[in-house]
Amino acid sequence: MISTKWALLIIPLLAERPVRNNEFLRLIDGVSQKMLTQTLRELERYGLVERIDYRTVPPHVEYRLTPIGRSLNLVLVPIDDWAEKNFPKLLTAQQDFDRRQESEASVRTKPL
Amino acid sequence: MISTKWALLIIPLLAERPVRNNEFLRLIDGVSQKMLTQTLRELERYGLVERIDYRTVPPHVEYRLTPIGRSLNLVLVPIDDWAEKNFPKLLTAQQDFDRRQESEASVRTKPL
DNA sequence: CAGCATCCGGATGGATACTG
DNA sequence: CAGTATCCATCCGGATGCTG
Repeated sequence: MISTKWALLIIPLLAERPVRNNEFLRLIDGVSQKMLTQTLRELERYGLVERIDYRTVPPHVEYRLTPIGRSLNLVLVPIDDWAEKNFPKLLTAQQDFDRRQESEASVRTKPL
Repeated sequence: MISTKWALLIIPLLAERPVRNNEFLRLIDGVSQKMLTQTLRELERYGLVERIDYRTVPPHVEYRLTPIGRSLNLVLVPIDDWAEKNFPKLLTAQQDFDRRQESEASVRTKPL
């Protein structure tokens, strides 16, 4: 359920405050309208997010975390912290790994 | 990084003990050899998982968590707990949601 | 046993145009 | 503003066959 590209970005945002459709599009880099709606519907479906339509013109819709959604966010916070803390390590590990792969590739490519 | 279909299933398994390729295939329902290798390589790439090749015949390869991987698992445990605890709620929420969708659909379909 | 290479259908997701 | 609908290229991932 959270093993999806955008859910882990949406939920922490909603933990701060209610967010509107266009705000998401601005705040989450790279998400398309389609994927945003799809993910929000999914989260709504599981009762994690509540969609509030003020039925005004022009439309005003906001999304909030439900109590269950909030309880999920609580266990997600440590992951954010972990990610922030370990990001540099992950990056260098990745670069090292890729460098190793490259050198092996060149061995296979130029066996002379 | 963990927003991928199999990573969240692989890591907790490795937290228990080292696991071999075929064990994964047996223990993780639905994973294919291709996806398993792909995910393991990815985790290895970030330095979360270590691949140990005993260089025997027949081959014996095992995967372990690195210290960083272990620290990640630590923050993942609460998610597992959360999931187990809230699964019933999520399920009924989902069913309710789907039922609501259905009734709305029938309104749109037969407007007489 | 571990895992790579290839093929291939179906799902995914972006772009665009449109609606209330 | 908040979406839906459609089109369509891309990618994902399963199945199969093969290798050391």
